Amino acid sequence: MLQIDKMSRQPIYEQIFEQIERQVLTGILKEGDRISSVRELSSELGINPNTIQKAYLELDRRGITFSSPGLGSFIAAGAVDRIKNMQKARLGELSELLSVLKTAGISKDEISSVVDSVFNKNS
Amino acid sequence: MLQIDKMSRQPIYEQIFEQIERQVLTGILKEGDRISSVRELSSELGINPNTIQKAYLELDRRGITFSSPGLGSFIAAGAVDRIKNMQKARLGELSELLSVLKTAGISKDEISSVVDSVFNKNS
Amino acid sequence: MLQIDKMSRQPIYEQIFEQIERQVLTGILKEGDRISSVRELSSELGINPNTIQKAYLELDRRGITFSSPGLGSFIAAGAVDRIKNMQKARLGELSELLSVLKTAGISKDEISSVVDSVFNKNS
Amino acid sequence: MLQIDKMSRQPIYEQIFEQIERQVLTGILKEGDRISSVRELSSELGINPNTIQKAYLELDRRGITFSSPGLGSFIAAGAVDRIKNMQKARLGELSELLSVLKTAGISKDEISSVVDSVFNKNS
DNA sequence: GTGGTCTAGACCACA
DNA sequence: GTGGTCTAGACCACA
Repeated sequence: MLQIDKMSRQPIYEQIFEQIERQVLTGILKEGDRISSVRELSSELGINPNTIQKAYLELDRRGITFSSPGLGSFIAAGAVDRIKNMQKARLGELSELLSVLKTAGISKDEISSVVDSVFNKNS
Repeated sequence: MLQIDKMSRQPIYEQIFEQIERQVLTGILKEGDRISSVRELSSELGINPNTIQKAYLELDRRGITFSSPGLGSFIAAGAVDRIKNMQKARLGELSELLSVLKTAGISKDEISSVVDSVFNKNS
Repeated sequence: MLQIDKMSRQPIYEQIFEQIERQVLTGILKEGDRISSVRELSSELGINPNTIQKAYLELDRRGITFSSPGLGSFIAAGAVDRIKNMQKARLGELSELLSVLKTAGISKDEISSVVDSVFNKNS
Repeated sequence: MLQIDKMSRQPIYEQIFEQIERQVLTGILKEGDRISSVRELSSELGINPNTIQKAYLELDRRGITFSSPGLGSFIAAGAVDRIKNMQKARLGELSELLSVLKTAGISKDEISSVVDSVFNKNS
């Protein structure tokens, strides 16, 4: 079940998109699994079907799901790897963010302690 | 002089806003300095004056500049500290980004090498 | 036995239809041969019987098969010629595709080498 | 001006999309040119703005155009090359089509005369 | 004015 | 039933 915040500045279709990606990544959804149909999710969440479809189209486009009219939408083979690869591309953001924090006067030690806390917790 | 990328997904007023902030932070603009008027910057950059105005209003709102009708806009006293404090608030983004990268299979060593490269370069 | 790709953008009924046509053309299916019943093929392929039915109706409509209620569906006399004639009609697609490739900067020599490779191989 | 066939089996947004691509390829639209706004084209063609936007989104996604809210949509730098490269990918279709025509009993000479007629005409 | 997002609801081909 | 396309029209941030 997805959590949608209609008041968020982040578009609803992006929220749906990201949460399904996260469920694939965490194993809640596995390759081959069928995800809710456009209509099902629409009535569950109280969101217009077009908005759901926009999220599903983006998932299809990225090769995370594939859709068969009449059958539904399914998690594609290799979806997990594809998501991970796209997320690795975010390594560039890290340098940029670190530069900002350095300029703001945050010490390397403070950064390191954040890195430690993220990489040493069990999850 | 500012560099505006009209093709960017980032709103133009945000680009203007951030670049002026950066110039304050790096000392190009000092407290008390006068910045270009809305009309000057508008014709220099070929950008709609309303867009410049929006960026300037946001700078005023955050206490980075103050405007005197008829005289222009000036960098406020304490602007540098105010900017640094707001940027420190971005420390929260770091944890979130690190979690994503960890999930994507990036090792703590890889992260550490990025941290080192940012904190050991002279700039 | 037919190979169905449920992920394909091509409708399943078209895949069934085309593969049976190909089997007629290559002699795997001969005039007078009985093809699997709708129910047999449906359970073999794990495909909705309505979808099989739609493919079979189209084969009947084009005079490639004929169906006798209670007996099954059979390859019609003259099926091979009928298929060949319909495929000749695709000669028009060739001009269109060649125009696109020409505009894309592909040389006549490159085209000719593809033509050679197709027409000189044994199959 | 675009020619839309509402009765066509090809989706309207694809017709719009392809015709704009063709205009870029033939030089009617040049890099940096502004194309009609969503609303303009919508009222010119009598097509719903959402349908126009879907075509424009696809153009953006392929890097053929870029859109700036408030300014409009423009032909991107390198658009022509990008279109040509995507069309070169259609070379694979050529082999497939030629195989079909060969099987249908069309001679290599007939194919060659079509190739000649396309590559020797001035356009 | 301009593109981006969203709702409400229709119709279609396909399964 | 299911996804795909389309219409009609609203509201928003941005320029």
